[in-house]
Amino acid sequence: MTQLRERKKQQTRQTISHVATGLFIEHGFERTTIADIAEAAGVSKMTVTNYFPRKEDLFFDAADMVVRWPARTVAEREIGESALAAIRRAYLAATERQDPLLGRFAPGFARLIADSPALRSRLREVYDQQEQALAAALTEAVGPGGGLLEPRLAAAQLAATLRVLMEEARHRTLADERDDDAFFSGLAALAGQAFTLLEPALGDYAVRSA
Amino acid sequence: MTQLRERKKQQTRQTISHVATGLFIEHGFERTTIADIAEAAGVSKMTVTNYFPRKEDLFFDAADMVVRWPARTVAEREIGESALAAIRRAYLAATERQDPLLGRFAPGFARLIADSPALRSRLREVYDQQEQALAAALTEAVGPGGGLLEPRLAAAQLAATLRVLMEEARHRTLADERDDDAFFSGLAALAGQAFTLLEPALGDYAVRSA
DNA sequence: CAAAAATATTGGTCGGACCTAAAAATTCTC
DNA sequence: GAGAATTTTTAGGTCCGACCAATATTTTTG
Repeated sequence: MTQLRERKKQQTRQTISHVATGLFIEHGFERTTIADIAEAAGVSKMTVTNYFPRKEDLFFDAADMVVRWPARTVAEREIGESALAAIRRAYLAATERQDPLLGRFAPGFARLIADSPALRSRLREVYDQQEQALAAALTEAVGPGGGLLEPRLAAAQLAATLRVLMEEARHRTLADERDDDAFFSGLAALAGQAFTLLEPALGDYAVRSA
Repeated sequence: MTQLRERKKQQTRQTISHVATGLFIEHGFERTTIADIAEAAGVSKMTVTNYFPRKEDLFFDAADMVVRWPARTVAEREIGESALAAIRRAYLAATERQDPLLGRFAPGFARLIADSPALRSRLREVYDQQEQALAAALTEAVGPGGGLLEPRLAAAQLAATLRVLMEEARHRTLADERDDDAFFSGLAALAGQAFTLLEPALGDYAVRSA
């Protein structure tokens, strides 16, 4: 089985990530060293670095998902649906299933981010990659016809709205909003208003043709 | 004279910044160490760090201006003028006077940014601070009446547009667009389109009352 | 000019990122 | 299943940016 090796790798990766998260929550991000993590996980420092090239990656392990979902949503939008409508629909669906992707971290996580410049910087990078991926998807969606700047402007506005919503979600989580149902329905209401603001500019942008 | 010391400080600051810029252009950002800069400027490493806490500050010495101008523009908008209109007017005025603030760096600078992850990260931070300052100005402008999220959404959209325009300016500079007149008039045309996109959503947001 | 205040320097520590060579573990091949 | 090939992990080290404490120097003020 060529999968035994793969399973072990995932296992050690998981162990390292888990141990690191525990240490971060316990002592803070900056005050936890890679050496600490390596020792606690029972591996060498270099192994930690091999799995997680930058220290911040130990924290934002699910960043890829956040980066990709808006672009994927646009790429898979239904016939007759605009990019904005697809993203709005996907966002509201995520609130229905109470997806942590929207920024509903554990309070401990939210606090770590708020307290660490390095983590906030990494988060900005994630948002940026999300926007770039979205711009690429929109460029693909509208074809070579439209102006070159339009997809980037549209991506920037969509991503900016998503980012504000995510920051608000983190902020509310920090402010100790405990009831998940209330949290997510509140978020859905905000998102409705936010996306409606974009409607006049983007309501019929990148509508998928039959 | 309490100003002689001040002048000397500005002098050494200027010297360090100038020397650093030369070394960056010559060898690249990451390949230039703070020790190199200190030695070339004839000061100690710690002196460099005192004037420029982070290495990236040696490069983005005028970041404050970029961070503040949109917020200041909104705060000083004319009676009957919306935030969007004020920013559009200020942007077009900047193209008239061919202000480097809009992203018209020397080609060497633009290349350094493109090649350095650390500089791009710092640039993201600048954009973020620009947006936060703008959000604060808008919150101030609309008073306690409006929803809490609206100013942040408006700031995010305005800042996103400015950022795309600035990236485009950097990109065109890199692509060796030499004629300043053509460059800035092209930028003005793009900006016109970009701001017009925001018109339906923000055209009457934060209009200054008499 | 002497005392006080602000600034610069020296000489360190620390930690994250990176590298190389070698050892260990796993998979592939016969 | 043994040995070869490949991949993963380790050990030990360098480099550099960020930071700190104590000292020295310069500037300002009385």
